Amino acid sequence: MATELKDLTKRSEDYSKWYNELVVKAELAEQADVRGCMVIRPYGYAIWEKMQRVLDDMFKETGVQNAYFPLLIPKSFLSKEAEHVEGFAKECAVVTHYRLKTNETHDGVVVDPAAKLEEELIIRPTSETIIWNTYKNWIKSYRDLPILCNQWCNVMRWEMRTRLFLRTSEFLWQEGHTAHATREEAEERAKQMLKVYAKFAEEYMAVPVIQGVKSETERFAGALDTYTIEAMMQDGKALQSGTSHFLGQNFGKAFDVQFLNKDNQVEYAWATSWGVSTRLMGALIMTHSDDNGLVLPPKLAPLQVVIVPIGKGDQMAMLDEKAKTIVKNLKAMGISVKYDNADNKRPGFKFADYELKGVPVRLVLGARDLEKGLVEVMRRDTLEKENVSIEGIETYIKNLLDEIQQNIYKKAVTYRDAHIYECDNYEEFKERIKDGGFFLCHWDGTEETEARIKEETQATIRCVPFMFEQTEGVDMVSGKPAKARVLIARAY
RNA sequence: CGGGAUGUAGCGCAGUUGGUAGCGCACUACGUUCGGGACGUAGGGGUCGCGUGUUCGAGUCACGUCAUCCCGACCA
Repeated sequence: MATELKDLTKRSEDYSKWYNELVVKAELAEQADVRGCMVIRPYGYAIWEKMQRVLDDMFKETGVQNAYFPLLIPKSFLSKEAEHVEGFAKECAVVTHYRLKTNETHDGVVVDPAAKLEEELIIRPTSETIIWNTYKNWIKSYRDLPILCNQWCNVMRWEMRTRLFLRTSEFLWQEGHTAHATREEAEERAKQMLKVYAKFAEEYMAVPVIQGVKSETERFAGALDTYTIEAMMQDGKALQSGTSHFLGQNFGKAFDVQFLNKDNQVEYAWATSWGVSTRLMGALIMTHSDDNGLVLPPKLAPLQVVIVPIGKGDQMAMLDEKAKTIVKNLKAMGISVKYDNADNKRPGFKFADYELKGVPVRLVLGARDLEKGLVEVMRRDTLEKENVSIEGIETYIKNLLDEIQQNIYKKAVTYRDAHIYECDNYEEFKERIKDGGFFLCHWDGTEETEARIKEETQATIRCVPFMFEQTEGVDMVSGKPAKARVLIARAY
């Protein structure tokens, strides 16, 4: 498939459009014919699978096990936790019937009114309710705790407005749900999982994140505390990339999950939940991509190295032979590599296409260079080309992949840090927020101030960040005393 | 759910005062090419979103309807 790169270059003018085109052209995903839903194409799914594998291992290292709970949730479950239902009621898809029948004119189907469900079923928007309804049966004693379950699944939230990967009606995610005997243990777990997410984002996705805790209004429905990682996209907007919630005893009480503690006292179980979704794909794309297309971190790239031969008829056999050796050696080192000797596409086309897809390293195996024992190596992050001796090329590539991984992370950190500002003047803030960026501002802690900022600037309090030293000051909006600076930004 | 726009080939679009459907890319075949998105020749592909109406005649006009996209509000 040929693609016009020129279409991708005007991202400062219309970042959303650029993002959308990139996702489609790089063959990651596309809009489904179903409202608000997305088709993830094989290349995009391969990246998601890599993410899953890494995250899954990281979870397991902390003692978490995978399980699976039903897609459909009885309506009554959702109403058991007051705040929770408040938060999700507006965006639930509801199953009301279980059968269709052919219509009177026999050219279509209609819902069979006789098949109406006694109690409607909700397609899960998140699984706290059905999982805690199950935990009720599992938990009798402190000896049954903790329970540390995770599930990889799809969820559905009937969003008004959707965007590929960032917000689709159906999305893939993992949701962890833990039950604990003590408040301390649950709080510790919520923070621990946030750290896992932050580590994954930074070490694997090469996306720097700011960890923090959400304000009350931005909290997950039913949580006592919501911890978040916030990443900055190249247009200066924030993307909430993962959340971990301390749920207190809210769900324990709502679903009557009681146990006998060590002191033989009846107590409600303490809960956490935490999740990351295919939205991470959006973070990956919007953090690193450039005008030539995707830039993937080597640790998550489905294809790390591509080899393109250039030669005429009789030279090809020799190039094929040489490539075979390199491919074999790279694979032995655990590096994924493709030798693309398809003769129905010209080299120039292949170069552009693999750049669009973000393959970290490209080798050009040319008959001309090969005589000198050289091969051209191009790194996707800087687009720099270098002629390297074919002897020991495998080690060179391995080191280069590591360097690319580090370089794109550093680049993202530099970009982000250059766009974080301290600001103490609201008028100034209102002007500067238009250009994006993260603002560290004193906040008096009131909902009124928060609402006013949102109303007047479309920016929200992303979190109270952990990584910056907190100083007391004066709220820039209300002039009232403030305990700390919070992170404010426009967000996806 | 409010405001705006758009539905014509897989994608992007043109289609004049109503007169029988067109361009670019992609696709298929053959040939020449192949060191940064090749070119030539020949092809295939459309009930113009759907419905009703006006008319001798509707992609074009009217009314209705459905869908999608963008901007808000809501959200991972």
